Amino acid sequence: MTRTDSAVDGIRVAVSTVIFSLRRDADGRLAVVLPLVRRTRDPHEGRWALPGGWLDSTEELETAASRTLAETTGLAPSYLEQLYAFGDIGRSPGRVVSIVYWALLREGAQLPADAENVAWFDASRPPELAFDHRHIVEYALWRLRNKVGYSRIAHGLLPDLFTLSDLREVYEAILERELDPANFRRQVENSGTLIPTERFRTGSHRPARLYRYNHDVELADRGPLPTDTPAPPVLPEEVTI
Amino acid sequence: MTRTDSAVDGIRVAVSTVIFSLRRDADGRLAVVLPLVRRTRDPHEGRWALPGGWLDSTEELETAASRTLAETTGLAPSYLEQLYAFGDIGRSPGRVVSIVYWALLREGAQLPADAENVAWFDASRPPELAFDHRHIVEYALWRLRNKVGYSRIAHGLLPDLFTLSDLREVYEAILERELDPANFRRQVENSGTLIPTERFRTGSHRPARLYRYNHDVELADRGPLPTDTPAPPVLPEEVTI
DNA sequence: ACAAAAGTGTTTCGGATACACCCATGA
DNA sequence: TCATGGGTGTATCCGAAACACTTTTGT
Repeated sequence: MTRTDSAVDGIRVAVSTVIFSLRRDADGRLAVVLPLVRRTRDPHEGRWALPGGWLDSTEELETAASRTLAETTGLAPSYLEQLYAFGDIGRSPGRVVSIVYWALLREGAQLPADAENVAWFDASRPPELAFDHRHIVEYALWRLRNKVGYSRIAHGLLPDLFTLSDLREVYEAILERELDPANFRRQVENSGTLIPTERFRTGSHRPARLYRYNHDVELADRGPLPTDTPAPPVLPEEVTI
Repeated sequence: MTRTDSAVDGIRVAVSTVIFSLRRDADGRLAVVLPLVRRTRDPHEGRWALPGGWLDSTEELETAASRTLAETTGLAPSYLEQLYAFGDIGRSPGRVVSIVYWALLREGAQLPADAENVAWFDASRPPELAFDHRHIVEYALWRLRNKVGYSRIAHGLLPDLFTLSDLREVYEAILERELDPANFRRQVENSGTLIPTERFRTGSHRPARLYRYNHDVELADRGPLPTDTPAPPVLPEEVTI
């Protein structure tokens, strides 16, 4: 409480993001995947790591997370939420506090053609990672699995129009277990989060009705969102989806 | 991604803690209270604020939270968990990222006799606070209320031995609504988190059995806990209660 | 016609709730 | 003995789960 400036101690603030999306594997099964970047310098040169960078003092935390995400994937997330602040001594040379975010990308997001040193990995079985990033990925995945149970977050992984089977597949991929189609249908229909359209997806067996996400319903609590002014309490802003 | 050190930008890292405890008011009702400190310097001189201070580069985040807590209340928390990292531009002069923790103190905790500029306040109706601390307190209270619904966190507010009525009162104080004593009893008895003792609390009407918390059961998930070594994944440590 | 996914109906089960009722003590 | 909180029993409700069944398409 006696110091007035921690900068003299050389504490550095970084921002990283765990980005989840979905990919269909050779067997046709959906799986949760995340993009990782290969480090091109020490420490941990050559290892895969979460996309991230240093926080700019003129940049909001969430903006920094979006920026690093855009720099590596070229895409905008459909959902972005702060995960945790990791600041253990020894997690990195020097003292680095990483404000980590987690994000969702809609299914089928592509890396830019010129993306180098970036690749998708199975979120459940990542390769050996730099720093404490494996720990971070595990926690982010836990949060995703947890949150899918009490929020509509799964919609953040789907395109605008989707069938109930699409949505169920997302849940199954995240939870890694099968769900009863009949009961799943009733649950989401009763939740009021879906708007049925008059369009159908054809091509195999009986056509399935296409649904659209009801934006009147919050996708999920994203935590305490930024205040515009320091003093007064502020209600949550709208989710950018 | 081009800079290598944010310290040159003067980003400062602070740690603050929202500490909850219980106090019985004049009507004999339990209420959630939190200690605040009066600021003795600018900015916001004279206003009440959360206890906190600058992070030392040789100090773990959680240690810093415990330290500031001890410095103001002289007591050790029964529960401590990271809440959120607040880093909005404009929340404070200069750029300050505050890693905020929240903590529980056992009922009846006393401030040291020499504590100055520290006082307890009703958590639901705090006074005008410095910085964005009102926003932070509201979020911490939301988290407490939320977590009490799916964890055994309420025990962190009680002493070693307590009656079921004591525990129910804690829930009622946090949730601000009355609970059915009969159903409450069954729920906690079936949860396996309580160990009945052969001691009873006497003094009014029928004596009530005293219970003890079963430490084999996790009090609550505290998030991704510190890793001892940077590389390998580490399972959650034991909660210090 | 048949396979397979889309979609509906129905039964069962378990936990949460409401509330009636008995028990043990202090005053 | 009576008021009061401690503690038990039980009926009811509601949503989740299990699963039989009908519908609609492609092949």
